[in-house]
Amino acid sequence: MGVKERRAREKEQLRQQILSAARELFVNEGYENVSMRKIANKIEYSPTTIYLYFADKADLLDSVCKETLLNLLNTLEHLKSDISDPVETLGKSGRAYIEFGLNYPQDYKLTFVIRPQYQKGLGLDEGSVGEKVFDYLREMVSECIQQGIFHQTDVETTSQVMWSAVHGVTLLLIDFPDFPWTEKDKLIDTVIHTTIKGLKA
Amino acid sequence: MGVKERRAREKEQLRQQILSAARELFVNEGYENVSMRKIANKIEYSPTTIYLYFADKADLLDSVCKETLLNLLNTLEHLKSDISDPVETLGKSGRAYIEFGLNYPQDYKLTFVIRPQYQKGLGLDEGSVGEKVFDYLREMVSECIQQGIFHQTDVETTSQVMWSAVHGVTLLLIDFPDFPWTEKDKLIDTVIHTTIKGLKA
DNA sequence: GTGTTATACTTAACAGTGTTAAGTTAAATG
DNA sequence: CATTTAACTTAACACTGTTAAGTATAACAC
Repeated sequence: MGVKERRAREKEQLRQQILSAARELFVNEGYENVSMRKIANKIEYSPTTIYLYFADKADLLDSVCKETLLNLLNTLEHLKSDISDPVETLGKSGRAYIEFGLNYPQDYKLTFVIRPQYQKGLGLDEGSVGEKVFDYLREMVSECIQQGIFHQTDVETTSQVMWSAVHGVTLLLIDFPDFPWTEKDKLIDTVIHTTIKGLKA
Repeated sequence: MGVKERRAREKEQLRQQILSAARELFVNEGYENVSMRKIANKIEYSPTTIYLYFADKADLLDSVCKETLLNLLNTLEHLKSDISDPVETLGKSGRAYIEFGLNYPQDYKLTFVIRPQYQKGLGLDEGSVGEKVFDYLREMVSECIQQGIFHQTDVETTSQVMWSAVHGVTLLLIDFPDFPWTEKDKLIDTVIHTTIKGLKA
């Protein structure tokens, strides 16, 4: 009875093929400039085949973004090691978040800007990968509060402030590359340190 | 010789008509979901007429965004009155900026997110309205630094940090309306106060 | 091994898109 | 009144996302 399993494996393989073709095109040419036909051409299948694996173009985007969030989460999890200095860890996490966005600017925009436009149901639902990323942030912040380093006792608000700061600078740097920014690393560091300092007791 | 002037006036009138029809549709239905034909229908002209007034759809978006930036600038200029307490003014300006974004979320996104995607030449060029908005921010910050309230002496970096914070929270609130945000006003205030506190000497 | 069913995929089509080239109408000029 | 010029429209091109119907092939039951 290995037939069904082999078939399922083959199906999954093609699904992944579609997904990675889509990601590559989305990233290189922009979501709006990628047609289902282009994706189909790339994988050498007819356009309609894609619809056997994904509901529509937005669903394809959705799946690509889910992967991106998993990558982001993975990147962040690697930093969680030392709880001794939670502020340092929070700062490093913030930097890692921003750098993730700058290393994969198109993926970041797809996930945090383009997708919300097409998927009103956001994708930060309970149990989602997006929620896990924010949970990670909550944990970091919670540690800082528990150790009495932060003056605010509200984990939620504090986390959201932190997210605002890193999200803001990431998007600005991506969207306005020609703006006369301060030296990039300096700006990033200042954003993080300013926010953390502002949160301290 | 008033003929030419009347003609010019009529042309300008139609240009404005197209522009406001475009804005209304962009805002209500989203840039991607608005076709040139829809705009044309609304103003009861043929689709190609639009091309006599605007180079293409992106140019139309560009013009709409310029108006938005003018509105934003105007909103901010009204707060510049009292220089006695520059930190207070900066805080109020930050709040006004965020509230502008939340009051006209679609306009804000068009200007600061959608447009950069289509117009690689950004629109914060020298002499542009966008630059004037940032100049306003620079002035506020500069005042705070000159009075020795802020510890950083770098106006640029400090302004950019401020911009990151307000831009970040604005976009997050717009893009993820279903996220379990802290009470909105509290979040906004905390973002502003945290950033300002972090910048203080 | 043959007939049947289910699976995977494709072809053709619909209604729509941004944009251009060519054509038309009406107004202003000489 | 004739001619030029400006404003606008019609028709078309090559493309879009998506659906319905059709086709081949592989797996199954007997």
